[in-house]
Amino acid sequence: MSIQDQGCCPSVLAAPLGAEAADELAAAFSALADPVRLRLLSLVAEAGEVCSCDLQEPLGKSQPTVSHHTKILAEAGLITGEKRGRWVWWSVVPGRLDQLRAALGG
Amino acid sequence: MSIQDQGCCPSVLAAPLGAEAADELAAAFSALADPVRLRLLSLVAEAGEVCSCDLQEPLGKSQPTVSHHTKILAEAGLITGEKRGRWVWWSVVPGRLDQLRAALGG
DNA sequence: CTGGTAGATTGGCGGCTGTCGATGTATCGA
DNA sequence: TCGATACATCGACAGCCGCCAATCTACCAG
Repeated sequence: MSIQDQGCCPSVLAAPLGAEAADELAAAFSALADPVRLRLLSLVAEAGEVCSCDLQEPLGKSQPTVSHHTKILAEAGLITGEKRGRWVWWSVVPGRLDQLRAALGG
Repeated sequence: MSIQDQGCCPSVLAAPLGAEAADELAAAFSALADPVRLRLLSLVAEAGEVCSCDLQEPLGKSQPTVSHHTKILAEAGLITGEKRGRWVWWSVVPGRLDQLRAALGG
């Protein structure tokens, strides 16, 4: 309805969607626009916590590729990594997916 | 193209997400992974029905570019176009966005 | 200190994507 | 029939993306 809505909850159903909000949403959806990242996200979501070494095999990708995808998901705010010793433990960021769900009209 | 032969509701939160479902979802999110398409979608959603000619100016893109984006959104099942005379009227496909929302953990 | 392991970074390759000008196709008014 | 309009398609360009081998950094065990 009004321009103010874009401050809080930019929604695809509220026009005109500001260029700024559109850029940010597009960046978030770009992180989800890859089958490997979606499967990676599902693995992290189900396990609660996973280290990168346990992602490599189920994804069937090389170590640099897995690292590349975890980085993109982390930069999109979808997962977060905590380093413990030699391992990085990944977990989903609570609320971030809900945020994107809301942008689709929830 | 069978969209959801995957049973009911492939979700990012249910691992392991099948390769097939991951491809399908990634394709859908790819359609949303562009700021121009998000703004286009918001314009269609608010207006209920818009012809391509009325999208060109608010988007600030050329006619071929607008046509390109409407095609991608249509192929993703997000909008549908009906030709009336010289014009094509676009409207959002009801339920498709809800389907994607559900995939994010609704 | 040395060797081994987890993960990030770099560099390069092939393919995909957004963009627009030019052109093709369908429709309508005169 | 002729010209104008709305839209799709084509061709080409620049930029981005996914991928892996090689390399670098950080950490731990002995």
